[in-house]
Amino acid sequence: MSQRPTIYAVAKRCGVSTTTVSRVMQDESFGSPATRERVLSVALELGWVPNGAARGLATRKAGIIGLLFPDLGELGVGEEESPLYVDQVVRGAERVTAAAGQAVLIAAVRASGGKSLAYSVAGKVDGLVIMSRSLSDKDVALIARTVPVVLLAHKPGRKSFDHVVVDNRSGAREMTSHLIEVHGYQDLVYVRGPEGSPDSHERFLGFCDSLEAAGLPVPEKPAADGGFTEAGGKKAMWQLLGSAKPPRAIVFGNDEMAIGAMDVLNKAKISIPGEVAITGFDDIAVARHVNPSLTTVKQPMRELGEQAVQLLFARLRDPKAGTKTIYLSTESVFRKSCGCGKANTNSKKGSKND
Amino acid sequence: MSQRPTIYAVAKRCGVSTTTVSRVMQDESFGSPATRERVLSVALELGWVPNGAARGLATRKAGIIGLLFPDLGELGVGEEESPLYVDQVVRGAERVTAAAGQAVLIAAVRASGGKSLAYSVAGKVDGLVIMSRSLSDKDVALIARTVPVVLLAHKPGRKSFDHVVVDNRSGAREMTSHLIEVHGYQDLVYVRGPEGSPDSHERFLGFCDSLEAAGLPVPEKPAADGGFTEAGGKKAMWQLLGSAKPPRAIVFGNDEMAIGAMDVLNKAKISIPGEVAITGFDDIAVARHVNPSLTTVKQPMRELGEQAVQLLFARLRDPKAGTKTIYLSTESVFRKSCGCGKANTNSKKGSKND
DNA sequence: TTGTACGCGTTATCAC
DNA sequence: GTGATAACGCGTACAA
Repeated sequence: MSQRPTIYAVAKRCGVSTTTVSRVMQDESFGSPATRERVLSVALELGWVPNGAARGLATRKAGIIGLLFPDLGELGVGEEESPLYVDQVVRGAERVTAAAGQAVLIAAVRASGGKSLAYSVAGKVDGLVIMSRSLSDKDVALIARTVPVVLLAHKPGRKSFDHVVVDNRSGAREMTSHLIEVHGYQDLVYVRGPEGSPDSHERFLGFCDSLEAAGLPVPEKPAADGGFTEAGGKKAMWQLLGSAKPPRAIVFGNDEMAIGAMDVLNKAKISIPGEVAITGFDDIAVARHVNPSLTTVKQPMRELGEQAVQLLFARLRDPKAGTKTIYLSTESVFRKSCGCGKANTNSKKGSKND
Repeated sequence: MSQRPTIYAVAKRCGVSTTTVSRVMQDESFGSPATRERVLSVALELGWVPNGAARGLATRKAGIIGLLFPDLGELGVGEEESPLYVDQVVRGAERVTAAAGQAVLIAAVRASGGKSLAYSVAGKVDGLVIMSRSLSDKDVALIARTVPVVLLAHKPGRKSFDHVVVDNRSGAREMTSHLIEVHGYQDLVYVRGPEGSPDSHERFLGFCDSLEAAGLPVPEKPAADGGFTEAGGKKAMWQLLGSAKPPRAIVFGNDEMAIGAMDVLNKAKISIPGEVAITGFDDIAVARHVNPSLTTVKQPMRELGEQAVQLLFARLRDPKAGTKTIYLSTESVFRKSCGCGKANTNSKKGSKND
């Protein structure tokens, strides 16, 4: 660490007190223009920047928001694709935080040593946004005693936390209803993600909602397990094709699985959506480019990050306020894999066609 | 800010001094097991986490690395796709930093107020990784007086900085040579990105290198300007199609433009690569999924972030060492748009086929 | 409008 | 192995 100049050096060189320097750096309009000018130019000359640690210690505010996310790369998920949504959340969070003049500290929580890192981060920030699957419920509760915490995409089980969640159930419900009402499919199945995924479960419930509303038989459980991966989607597809009567439409719990399945169908020369209609969930970047383009449910990832930070700011402003849960709705994106063409065959509010 | 417990509270409750508490938190093996146990459990009980600011002030180390990147979202580039490489760099940086027990602070530098934010960040970190196009050269020089800086993907003009750069020129050269030598194309053009983009220029130079080496006529400037966007790529393609003799192969400065062009060709029923071969640059996620799959040059974005942080750590360890420049090489990815099929028609070292 | 002096919570330097 | 105490650099009452 090189000898960075301090506020004392600047004050001395300016012939003013540290107080003056300090204030000039904070208030846009403080002191006589002459003093201001002088302080600012000396600071620049010396290359002085207020020390964040000292400032943080004095004000008891770090000016930093922390964002904890799971290190999905380690789970063996597809190299680049899957963890992508995390990036969008990060972007959203950064955006709002920067607008408030703060900075974002990010940390992937890994299986190894992730816990200690989380605590280290907790000591450096004013508040924490914790994404689903980063930390165990227990650790979340522990950390929440130390710094204000907002949970992201967690299942809003505990009312003791601020939450931002995506309404997975409604999203799946809307998509399933589209398949039933617009395209007239009667024989639909749902392919789920990994065991214990709350997201996958919620989507299944939405799927069932629609079947029930349409008077169709409601299954007790998903037709297959694709583990949220492309490979898993292929496997699930093979399994479905091998069954007595393959379904007319398949609602996949996410896009990766849907894309894997489409690959299988394309290779088997089974027409999509002619013989089997396919829908995904997430609207990852490639969904638009696969053939046929994938009808899916778009999650507002960026907004998720934005709202989480805003919720966190609100909490910092008023630590004693009651906890809030913000629900963000999804947006159905109708492309070709469900049977929609270029024309917009649906006019539901909040849906989109491209 | 709720009343967080301090080290005093913990020390008192344990019946030891703050020194002991402090040491237990740092050394994995300090003091008698009994004391350790006691301190740790009391810390947990009280929900105490060492205050980062105070710690930073005392040690003169923040334990935080800063990463500055341009806010491309504001440039009006395609919604989600383009800034994607930033995310990869962030991931790489986070990875290495976390491995060293540090955290990463990220900040998008926006046109408005970006500068002051950059200085604020500088005060909070031990060192800074600054991505190309985030800050003006002048601001970089200024900030570099305050904290150690590593430049990422900047043109390594100034020898006074540590750099990590991608060897764009070699990448373009290798790709162009592939088109000439393996596929035998004689009539090639290059489509550039926005005015003044050093990346685009380097790639053009590599393109020219190959032409010259093959004894083909070397153009003075790129055949068209696609501005690095999909729309720009379409426009450039129309322009090329309108010319007297459309080229046999087109080397695009990036993938977006290539994809835009492919769209035009597909709609015009012009066969790729039968009539026109296409290559891109970057290997964005969708490159693999377009039809035909796009042959392109992959940039090691993640590694870029990793190396930058490692370089920064080295600099922090030894502030007086000479500056270093790390060159990372690209990797050609041969898919179908250049004429390669499933079989690997090329055996160059460091290339890849999928 | 400007300056003095104390406190923020931790680590490091001594002494025991 | 453990404890007292002085920094660390800044913000901010309070005083002038």
